[in-house]
Amino acid sequence: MKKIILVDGNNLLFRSYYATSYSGVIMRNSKGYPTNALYGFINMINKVIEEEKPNYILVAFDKGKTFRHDKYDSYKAGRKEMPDDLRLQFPKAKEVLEAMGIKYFEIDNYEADDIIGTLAKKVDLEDEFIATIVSSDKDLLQLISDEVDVKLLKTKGFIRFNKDVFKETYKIDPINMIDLKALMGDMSDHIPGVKGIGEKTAINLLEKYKTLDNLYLHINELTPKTKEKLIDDKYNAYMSYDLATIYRDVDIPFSLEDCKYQGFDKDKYINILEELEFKSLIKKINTNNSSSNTLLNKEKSDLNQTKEKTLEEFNFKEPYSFYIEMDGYNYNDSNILGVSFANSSGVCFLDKDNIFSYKHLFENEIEKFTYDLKKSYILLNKIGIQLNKCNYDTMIAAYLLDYQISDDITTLMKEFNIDIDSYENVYGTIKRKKEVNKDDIIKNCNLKSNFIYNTKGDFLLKLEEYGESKLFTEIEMPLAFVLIDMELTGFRVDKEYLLNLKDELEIKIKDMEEDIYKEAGTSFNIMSPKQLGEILFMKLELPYPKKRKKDETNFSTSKDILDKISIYHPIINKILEYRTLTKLYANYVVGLLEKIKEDGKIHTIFNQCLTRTGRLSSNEPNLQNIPIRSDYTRLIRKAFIPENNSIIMSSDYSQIELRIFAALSNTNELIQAFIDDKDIHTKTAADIFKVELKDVTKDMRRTAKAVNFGILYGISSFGLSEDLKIDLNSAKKFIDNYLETYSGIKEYMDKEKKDAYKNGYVKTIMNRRRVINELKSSNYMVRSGGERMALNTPIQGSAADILKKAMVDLHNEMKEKKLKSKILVQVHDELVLNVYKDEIDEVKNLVKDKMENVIKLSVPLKVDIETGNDWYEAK
DNA sequence: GTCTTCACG
DNA sequence: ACGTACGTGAAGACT
Repeated sequence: MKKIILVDGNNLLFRSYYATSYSGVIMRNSKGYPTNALYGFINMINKVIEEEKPNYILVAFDKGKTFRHDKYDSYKAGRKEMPDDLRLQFPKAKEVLEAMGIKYFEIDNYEADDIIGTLAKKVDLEDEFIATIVSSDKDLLQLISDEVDVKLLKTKGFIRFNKDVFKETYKIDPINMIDLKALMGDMSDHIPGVKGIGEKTAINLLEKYKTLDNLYLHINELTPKTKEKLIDDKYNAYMSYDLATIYRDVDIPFSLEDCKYQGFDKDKYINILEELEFKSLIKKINTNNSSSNTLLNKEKSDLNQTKEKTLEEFNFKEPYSFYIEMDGYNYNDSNILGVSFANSSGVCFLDKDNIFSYKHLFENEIEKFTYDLKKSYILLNKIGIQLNKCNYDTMIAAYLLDYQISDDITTLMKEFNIDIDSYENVYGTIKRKKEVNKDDIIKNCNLKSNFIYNTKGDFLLKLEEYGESKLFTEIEMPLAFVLIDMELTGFRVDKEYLLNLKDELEIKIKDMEEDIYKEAGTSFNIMSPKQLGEILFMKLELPYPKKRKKDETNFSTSKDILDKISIYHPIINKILEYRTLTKLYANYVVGLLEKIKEDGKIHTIFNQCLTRTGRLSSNEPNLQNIPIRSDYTRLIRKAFIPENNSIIMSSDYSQIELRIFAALSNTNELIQAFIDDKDIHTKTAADIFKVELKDVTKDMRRTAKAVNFGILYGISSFGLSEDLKIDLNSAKKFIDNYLETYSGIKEYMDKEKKDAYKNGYVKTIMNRRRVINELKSSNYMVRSGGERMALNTPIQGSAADILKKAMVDLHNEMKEKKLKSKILVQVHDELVLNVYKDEIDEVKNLVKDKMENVIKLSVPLKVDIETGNDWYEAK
């Protein structure tokens, strides 16, 4: 059996054109020739060849005005002229196909569909061939037969429709797709259909009456309303039928056999790709689908082999890298397995049993580099070794360069094609540890230290090239030491308080449970969304306040759903309260108790190299999400207490992201409001509602606040309407009003987006870079997400830069002044400190000064400082 | 291992 | 027609 692939070329080009021309930005080569449609087109053709491995393939195109134009004026009127930028890409697409060895065909007055229909008919009529049609147009589904199936392209992937799949989906035969379209229409194809009849009704009717003709024959059997619609729109129905019908007898001057796939003419193909400047596609051919990072100064072989030396042979007089292998995943409860050193003299390995006697190798004055400095420092600190003169961390460098990284250095090494097993593959998982022989540990570890040593120069060069050197050496590297200090210090916790709270909660939860069972009339697992959904919406028959999506098997029981139905049944509020209590119990009482170390403190781990925006994150436990928003749950903060003779001090930036936004967008009204120290949400409310400041109501302020936040996130009217629980139109009005009031903002946002598309990345005020590959996606949702990232990252990231620098400055100053007080926690715009009572005033002034004056912007930075006898009070 | 929910900025 | 705000981490249920 021979298989032929029939591709709808017009459809492919249209799709990729409209998928990638969002925001009016179109990808072009340096000569200005538009290339966006071609990029998707070529990718798609390659994918089809890869997936289908065809022996025969043909790409069909439209040519000229089709016979459909002549027949119906309204069709003509509906079809818009193709944009120039798209039309220009067609000739090149044909050139590409030639280079790919793929036959294509077009003929005057016919659409690609008709050519495909004709060839599909040929396939049906003879016995040698089967066919697969490739398109995203459902219209082609009418061609499905025993020998012909359709690969229907979707935004993500595709669905293969054969006879059975079609029948299951539409309940009708493929040929009646035409009748279906006649009734329901297809706006994207300017087919009107019958007004008031959609897919559901159309399918119901056709299930019974099969065809349009037959339906009209039995029109008197229908409900009066449907009958009326069908009669009113009879002309349109038949015109639609005609328009939707693919013509299957085009005069085609070649046979199926002539469509043999010839294969690539590589030189010709590469020439065209070069002209179009599709570098990634060229690379794909050259590297046979595996892309990898390249180093400027080092040969790949340097990274894949090591010169093993004894400790005596190794030259410890010149700078060296070291890598510490540990026996677990969290350095707070892991131990060192061994250390490897590397420099130009070779590599050597130091066993865990001998580390302490070689402590000078860490404490000497020679320059040292490593991967994950903080981890290394703390692991060594635990066994009484003080790491000294280590000022380069590969993990941080790679993080700033936006490489794919993780706690495990092998993630990064693999990007450089180094043949190494991941930590998990060598040592096993937390649950299932593997026995490892010592030689493997040594070999593995040596590769790692060797990698650190050999990539340092290139990474530093890259940082320089990207303008991130200062960020690296003056902020992130010093910050690592600040974080070390914070983690080692730890936050003192009142264990008794938590234990009491635990008992109290256990009783409350139990009571609440019984209450809920009584209301439900049965006992069940309240924590299970599945069971809860069934109880609420099936058993108790409460209204479900949301449309259910087709593929949703469960009801959502999220907070906002439950909030909406709380009026219908007393059980809802009890469930909400139950959730609050169990969350508090599991996450913040039991969870925290488990993390208290022998010193009575909690030592979180700050991840410095995780977020895409430059923020820190905190884990085991997460001290950045301790409750504060509700009166009851925030009581958990009373468990966080100062050292003896100390108080807790909390210092947070007021509206830092909005201030940064005002500065970056250069919006005078906002800047002035901050200079005048006005309440920014009230000011915004006055501006968008066009009232005096004094006349701003609470509700207006709330709305303005939501809009302000929306702006920071890359606003959408949907998001705002959800947040404010208002309809889409009002949300849209608020946004329009906002953008009209602050006139520069729209331009600022457009420019940010445009630059992001152009560069492929965005930057913060301290030159932190974030590559946004989502902008290249052909999926609308993914791409819009990318645009929001492009808008939000400079703001969130700049705020992160600012607080990070303030932390470094503050830490240095406190050290210099030999203060005993310590920074304990950072929560994105806030620092929490343990301050000794005799240092309160000094630290307060210092913190305020360092935080407010860390950088000069066109808006002032403002911090609010609170103190108290625990974290609860310090707010 | 993935999903859902909910805690924070 | 899509199906939505930005950035995180932890727990429990479910597969």
